[in-house]
Amino acid sequence: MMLRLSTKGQYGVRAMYEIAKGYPETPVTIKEISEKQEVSVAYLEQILNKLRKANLIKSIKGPGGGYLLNKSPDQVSIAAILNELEGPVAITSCLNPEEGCVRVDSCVTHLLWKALGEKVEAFLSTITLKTLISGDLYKIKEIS
Amino acid sequence: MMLRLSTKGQYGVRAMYEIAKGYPETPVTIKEISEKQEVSVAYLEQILNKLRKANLIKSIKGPGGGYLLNKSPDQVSIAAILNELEGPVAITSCLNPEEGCVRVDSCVTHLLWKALGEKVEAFLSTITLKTLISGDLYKIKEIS
DNA sequence: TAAAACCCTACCAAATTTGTCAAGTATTAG
DNA sequence: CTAATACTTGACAAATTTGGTAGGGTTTTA
Repeated sequence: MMLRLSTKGQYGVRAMYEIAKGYPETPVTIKEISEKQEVSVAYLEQILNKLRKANLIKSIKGPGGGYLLNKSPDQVSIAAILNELEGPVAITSCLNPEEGCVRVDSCVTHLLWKALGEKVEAFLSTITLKTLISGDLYKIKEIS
Repeated sequence: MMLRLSTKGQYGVRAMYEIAKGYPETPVTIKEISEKQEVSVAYLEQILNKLRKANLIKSIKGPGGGYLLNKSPDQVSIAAILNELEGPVAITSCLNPEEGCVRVDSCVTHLLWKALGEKVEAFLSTITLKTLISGDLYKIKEIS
């Protein structure tokens, strides 16, 4: 199966969707997210931890606490979420900024994978949590 | 790293590029591909076997033999090659035709991943082996 | 007839994914 | 002030996928 997204990325977006629904004031607990999205609490903890460190969400401890979005839903793109959870889009490992490519010049396909990655990134940048909440996904074909 | 392509897919495209350069008459041996693209003969055998069974290439045995493209380079898209080696583009496993989705209706992100997959597929369908051979990759931004 | 070249099936090691588990720390309602 | 709520952290492990290797074929033709 070509170009799969890991569950971490998938669950992360769905978790952010639940948190976004509480914006701007109602904290959403991990337990609620777990029940609505059918993902284990322990696994969600790992995911939300990363997103919190990236300042996409903040957490409130104690009774009545939970997670809150740091920005409004229309300012949080899917690309931003996935970037934190899975790193940058990089179709091949030689396009990973951390690794680099040893045969850029001789590689006939380098430009191709680069272009594909950029296309994906651009697309995911146009979709935000607000798009998901408002149910405007069916408009996607027009958007792009 | 988000949305990585496996080496099978990457090597497959590069192998097809070498074979395409021999079109229409000059068979290209595995050994030649192996040397030019720096991929082991044994691994290439697996990859080319799949592509042959998919009728993208044909093989000629015996001395002087090798692999030949079945269609002209401008009729072989990157999408077609990757489809054989990696299966269909399916960002999530529930979009894999073989598995299916149990929560399509309730899943807020289903449409999103579907749209992304379609975008990728459409893009890769516009690029062919001829695009690679002719060095027109720098034109990609205009194409799409 | 032997060398060239493809064909096929197992098998395996390493990396990644997909989580679980256990033991914290911080906050606040009452 | 204390108990319940809720987040925080790090270690670890099973399962899957990736990225191959090995070794034996078979077919063709110079």
